[in-house]
Amino acid sequence: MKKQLTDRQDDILRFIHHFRNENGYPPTLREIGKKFEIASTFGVKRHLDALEKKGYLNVESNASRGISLQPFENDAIIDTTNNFTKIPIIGHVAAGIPITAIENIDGSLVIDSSFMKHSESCFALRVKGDSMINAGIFEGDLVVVLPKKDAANGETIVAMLEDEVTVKTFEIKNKKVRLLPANEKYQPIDVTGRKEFSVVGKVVGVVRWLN
Amino acid sequence: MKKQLTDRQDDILRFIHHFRNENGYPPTLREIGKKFEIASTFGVKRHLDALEKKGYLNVESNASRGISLQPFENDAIIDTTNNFTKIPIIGHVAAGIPITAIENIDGSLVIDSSFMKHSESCFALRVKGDSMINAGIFEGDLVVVLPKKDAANGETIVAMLEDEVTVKTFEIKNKKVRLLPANEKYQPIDVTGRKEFSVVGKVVGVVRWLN
DNA sequence: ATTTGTAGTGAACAAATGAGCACGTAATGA
DNA sequence: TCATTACGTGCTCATTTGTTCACTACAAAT
Repeated sequence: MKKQLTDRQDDILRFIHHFRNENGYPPTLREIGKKFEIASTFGVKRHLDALEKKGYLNVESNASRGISLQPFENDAIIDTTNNFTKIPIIGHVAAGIPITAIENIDGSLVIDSSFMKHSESCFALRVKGDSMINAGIFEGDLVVVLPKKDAANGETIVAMLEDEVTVKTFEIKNKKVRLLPANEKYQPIDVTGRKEFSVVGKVVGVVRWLN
Repeated sequence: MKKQLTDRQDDILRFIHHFRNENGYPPTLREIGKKFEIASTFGVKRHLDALEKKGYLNVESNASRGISLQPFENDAIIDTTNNFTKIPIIGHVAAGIPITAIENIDGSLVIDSSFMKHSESCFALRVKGDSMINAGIFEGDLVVVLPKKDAANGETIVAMLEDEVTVKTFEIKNKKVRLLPANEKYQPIDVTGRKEFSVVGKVVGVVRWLN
């Protein structure tokens, strides 16, 4: 676990990330200073020293713009130069706790930005069980989820049901709501009006890795 | 289409990409010169001017290390800072033409480097047909392929068969080689000793995107 | 025959840049 | 109370770095 940053240090670290993503190269001490109205390069330098000490970046001595950043752990990152988006993988999901709460995050997944038409708020979940194999979703796959509170008929969704999350096909017919597995071994689940049921989001992607 | 580079310019462009990925910041003129044994910074500068003119990078005047790179179109990129790998998506595959020939490339796919234990030589193919739906590989999915010339029993592979590429399960039993579809609608294909058959590689990943 | 583009040397220069010192303020916790 | 940490100024200095000039050389295209 990395050490806690002060507000000021956090601001500066974010600025450096942003600057590098925008320009392709890191800022100088004076460019940082200008942004934060720190007149002396020495003041900036000590912020960098602190950030380096706490493990967020490395500074190459005597090299101009010699800042190399350590990767973020939890944040969504969108890189327009290389066209990727980094989304969090949610480890355990529990009712009541916001799904993207930092404690839940189990890693990150980098995917192509061209997939992410749906802004940047997606997250990923690792699938347990085999109830969706006929939809090509296997145990261990990562499903990419676009958060939504409702769903349309036939959509593949992630639902919260009695403190558990499941992936199912959403069916609404004659005002009855059912969750359909895609595996003959399982039965549809009628959730019409059940309080312990809610829609978490819609499955927009599947990523599987073998071995 | 970007303009053609000379060998020298291409070498230098690749070095800058590599340097930036390794260090997090671009090289100086003298660092480039040292690598290529160009004694004068002016010699290096004119290479950068040429690369800028041809649209491969931008140079910020009077800014040290002020090189910002245009994204590659076709090459594999590995970024250690943000932990991603960019692999080419192969459009059409034809016998005789090297599979990663530039003409074949149809885009690129960014994926998480943690998936890429298999060095960096992978590429992706878009799946046509439904012969592997029981293996969770659907039409339109992208399969990530690790190039190999042989396969083990039971592996999901990409094979070249009579000028067509297909995804199948590889079976070798009693010295007979068959390609097994994962769909009841199709029959196994016996390819024992057939000349028009070759293994392209092993499927190591599947990426599906909905909508 | 001349232009254009590529590729390089060597030197000189100004600007950009990081390092360092002495000094000051404020908040926090032991 | 004292030590520590965070945060800042103003300044100097040495180094790094990009810019520019004059000159050479070769190949391809016009």
